Amino acid sequence: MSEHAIFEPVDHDSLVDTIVAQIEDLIASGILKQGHKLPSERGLAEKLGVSRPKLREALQMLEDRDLVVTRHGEGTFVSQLTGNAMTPALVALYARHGAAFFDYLEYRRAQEAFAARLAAERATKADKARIADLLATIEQAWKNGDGSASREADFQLHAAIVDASQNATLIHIMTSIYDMARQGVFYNRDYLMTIDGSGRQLLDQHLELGHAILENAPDRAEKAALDHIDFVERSFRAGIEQEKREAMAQKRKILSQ
Amino acid sequence: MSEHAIFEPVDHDSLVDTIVAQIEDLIASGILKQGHKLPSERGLAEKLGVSRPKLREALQMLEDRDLVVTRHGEGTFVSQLTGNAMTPALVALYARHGAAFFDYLEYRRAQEAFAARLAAERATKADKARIADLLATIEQAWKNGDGSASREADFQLHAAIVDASQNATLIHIMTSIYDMARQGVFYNRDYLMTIDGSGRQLLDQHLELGHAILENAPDRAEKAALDHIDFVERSFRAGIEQEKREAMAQKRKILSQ
DNA sequence: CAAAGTGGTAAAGTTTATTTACCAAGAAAG
DNA sequence: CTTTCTTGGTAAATAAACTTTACCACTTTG
Repeated sequence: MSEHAIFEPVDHDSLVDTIVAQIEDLIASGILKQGHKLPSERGLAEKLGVSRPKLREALQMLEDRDLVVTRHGEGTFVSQLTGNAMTPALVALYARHGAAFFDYLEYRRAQEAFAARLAAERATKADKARIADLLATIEQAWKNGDGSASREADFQLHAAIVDASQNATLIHIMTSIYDMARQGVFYNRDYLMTIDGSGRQLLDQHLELGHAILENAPDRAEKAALDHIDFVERSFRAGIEQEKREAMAQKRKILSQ
Repeated sequence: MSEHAIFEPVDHDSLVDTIVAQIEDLIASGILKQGHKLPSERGLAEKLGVSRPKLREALQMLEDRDLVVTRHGEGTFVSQLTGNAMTPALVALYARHGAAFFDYLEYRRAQEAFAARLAAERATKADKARIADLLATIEQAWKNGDGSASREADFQLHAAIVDASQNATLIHIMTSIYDMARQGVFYNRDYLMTIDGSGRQLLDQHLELGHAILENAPDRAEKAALDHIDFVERSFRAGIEQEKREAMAQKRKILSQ
């Protein structure tokens, strides 16, 4: 090896490059999430220990890379990061074909089990506090018979579990899927009531999943996640059968009048 | 987590820090070996793409850390890096006590097998070219009956194999041991001739070891290294026995005159 | 012994980064 | 709806970091 090959030009980053790298790391690792508002330029420059003009250069680069968006007089925000996990065409397909929905459940089943296992292994104290709070919220909402609050806490619990997995890719993809689920893209949550009118089973499943994670039990957490998704699948199959029966009965009623 | 904890002061290295890090990496990885003369300051500054004053600052830091030494009018050299693998007192002990020598062989046996295995897995094309050259040199030296050249190529082959292991710690430690072996610190190489007068077995062992590495055969390389060290051990035991017999015969001759 | 190559030192110039000041847009408060 | 405050946006002056240039002293080579 010639000596020239041993010594390469020094790769000395400019201050701007270093700032960009640091902020990108926060985004890539999922610590800075989409929509998050960054501190003001003056505040952030102070926190980073750099000058405001240089911070602005870095933010400009990040904006050019579609990672942040700045609005005059409002602030700087982390951009919409997750492309939708599925294209609109695929979402429409799901709406048209019930069988596709079960493919989605199969995928989610694997992902949720994976996330539950990782969460049980890796959850931080902050993660656990958040999960414990959400379990309490879910239980209270159930006692209050507040379906809306219960549903929202349900989504938040799953989001908290995925966050606790500490796996950025999983977090990004599942966040997109949860956002779509929240908007009712996949299914009507009322189906859950088909075989669990009181919602007690759903509550127990969430509590078991949460406690398994709080108690660092990966195998138990994985099983709880799988049981939960299997329950959701059974509920939906029953819901779809019930709707078919009701549709047939309605048609018969029309014909007999 | 408070936002202040999310954003930490930017860790922006100075140019000097970056130069120091790059040269330290070369030393730590074994690419720059002790005693190696670096390019002139003017040449190195050009290769690194930095100014000479800044390079000098970096070299001063490296000298403060005892990694390089500069001599006015002569150049800059990588410092003596490996403390001797053994203290002078231990070396003297080896010289006094033959049994300790076999401890050394036992240690070397394990290290050489490890190195041979890694080398068979990791050798670069340059490593292989170097090893192939040395095998040819060893064979030619044997054919020429040139014991001195054969001995030197022997050391170089073992050094090349350890380099090919790409393990910096192994390289550093074994380099120190080979340097001592070269200086006859451990044993008299003539012992090798006790059961291998023509040196043919030694040659075959070196060729087998080298070819195993060139052909990416880790198990074969490891076995060849072990066989080689075992042969060396047998030779030395035989050599010691022969010396004892000759010493006794000499004493008998004196007494019978 | 002289020339060339090396390390050693320092001043002037350039580039990068910081500090300071001010303008404009939008949100919040009254 | 107006005023105030907070934010982003722009720019000039200053300081720090780095480069360029020049020269001195020591060692090696021819």
